[in-house]
Amino acid sequence: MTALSPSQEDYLEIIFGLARDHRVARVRDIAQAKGVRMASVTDALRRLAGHGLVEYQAREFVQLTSEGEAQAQRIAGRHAFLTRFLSEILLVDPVQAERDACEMEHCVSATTLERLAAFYQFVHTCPQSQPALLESFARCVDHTAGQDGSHQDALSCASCPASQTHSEASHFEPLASLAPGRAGVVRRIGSSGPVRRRLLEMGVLPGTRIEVEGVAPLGDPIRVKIRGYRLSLRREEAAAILLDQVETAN
Amino acid sequence: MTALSPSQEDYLEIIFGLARDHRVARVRDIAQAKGVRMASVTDALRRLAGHGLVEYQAREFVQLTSEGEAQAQRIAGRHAFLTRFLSEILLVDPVQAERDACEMEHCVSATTLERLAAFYQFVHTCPQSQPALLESFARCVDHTAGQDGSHQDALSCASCPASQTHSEASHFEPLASLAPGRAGVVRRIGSSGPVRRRLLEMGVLPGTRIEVEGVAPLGDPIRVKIRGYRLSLRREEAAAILLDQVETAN
DNA sequence: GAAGATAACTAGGCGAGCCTAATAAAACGA
DNA sequence: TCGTTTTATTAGGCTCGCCTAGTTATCTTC
Repeated sequence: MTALSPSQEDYLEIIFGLARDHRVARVRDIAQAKGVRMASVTDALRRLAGHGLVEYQAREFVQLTSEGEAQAQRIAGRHAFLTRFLSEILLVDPVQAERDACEMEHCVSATTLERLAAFYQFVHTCPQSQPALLESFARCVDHTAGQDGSHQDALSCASCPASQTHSEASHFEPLASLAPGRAGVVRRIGSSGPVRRRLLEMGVLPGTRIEVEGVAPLGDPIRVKIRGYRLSLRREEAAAILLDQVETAN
Repeated sequence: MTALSPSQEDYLEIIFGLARDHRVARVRDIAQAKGVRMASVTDALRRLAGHGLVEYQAREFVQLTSEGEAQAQRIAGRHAFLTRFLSEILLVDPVQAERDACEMEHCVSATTLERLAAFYQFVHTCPQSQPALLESFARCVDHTAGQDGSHQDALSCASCPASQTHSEASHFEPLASLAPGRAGVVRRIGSSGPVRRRLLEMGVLPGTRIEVEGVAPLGDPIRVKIRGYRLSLRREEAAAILLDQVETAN
């Protein structure tokens, strides 16, 4: 029994949903839901039938076998749960959450899914952490969700009560203030909009070790090394990268 | 510029890593890292060259173009971050975290990644929630990580201080005690081992609405409906499913 | 019940991504 | 230097998953 491909899992899920809502799953509807031509659906059904997941004969009703139904249910469950997790916990907007869940459902392992479920449940179950946690995270992110397409600062955490009361931020040192040869671990990106976006895209993510290699005379292009890769940062960018565990590089 | 396929992204990432560690990337090593034959690597390099991501001529050194390097760095960053997230926050074991990150890096959208980064950072930044949060979650899960292969109860949260001090658990009603026609939302699965596992596999995940359709005379097979799908649960299983928002089904 | 519309299938093609087997080029060892 | 081993490429084949174009079956409607 080979593992199902993402595409096949999608077909199963779609057939499952259609069978539930419309009693039967028509080739045309499957094609529409999957965004492919009907000919492709015919192909796919034949393959699925080969795996014993659907009952299929040309021009007959498509029906999931019990094995197929179990698989479909499993996938639909993952899908629904991931959507919830993304939108309720991470506050990703519903449309995007839906899209992402649709991809992630095919690749998250059972154990990771289990941990996510545990975490979701933990957040909803522990009265102590729950309100504090979700609310303050929501405040962080809310204030992020710019109406325009550009992503605002999800990381400045300006309205996070905790990071204001305790001014622990003083532990963090901006990359820009490091002398060549020193290194640290990225903890926050204290910036917003395009700068932040560019940094994330370059792989400058929290938890990554970064090392200053050299600083140009006027302090503007700063050469850093991250994950063995050399990067040139502008001063503005380097100032936004807040490090802790600052050390002297070997 | 077409989006890269997962496989191509993997190649880029591997080449990037090899070039960093060994100065050059040999076909043999790429093949070994990807777990494919050398002939497949040759194919892939040609395709990547076609996309302008590597400099490739037969029997010459493989080198990433600057575009290729940027992409590789982006992917490696995702990979490293997801690994951290899974292992540090969700406490997935490192080997599994590594494997999952390797899949997820290809499918998580930029915005979801950003939220994950924000969350990671939030947890590490807010002194108020941080110790309480991570520690109590860790306690929940720790106690889960049975040495044997079987997954123990990550959800019972037995040692979560909060759920003990406030006995809020009384809000939750076990599915087993619901009369036919009633419904609720799964909040916890208060069980462990195979039962829990089986429930998760059937798609009974936190946040899902579940409805009791019928109960057999002796109360043993309980027929429920979940996401439009009918399921037969044993009493033991139904007792483990804790619901809130109990309502009368329409 | 014949005409036209809709739905579904067949045939054939294409690229990605893998494979095996055979061959060519490089590197190495005596 | 010459043979052997290692490394890489070519040639050719396979499946998956998609496509278009053409055909057939089914449904509708008068």
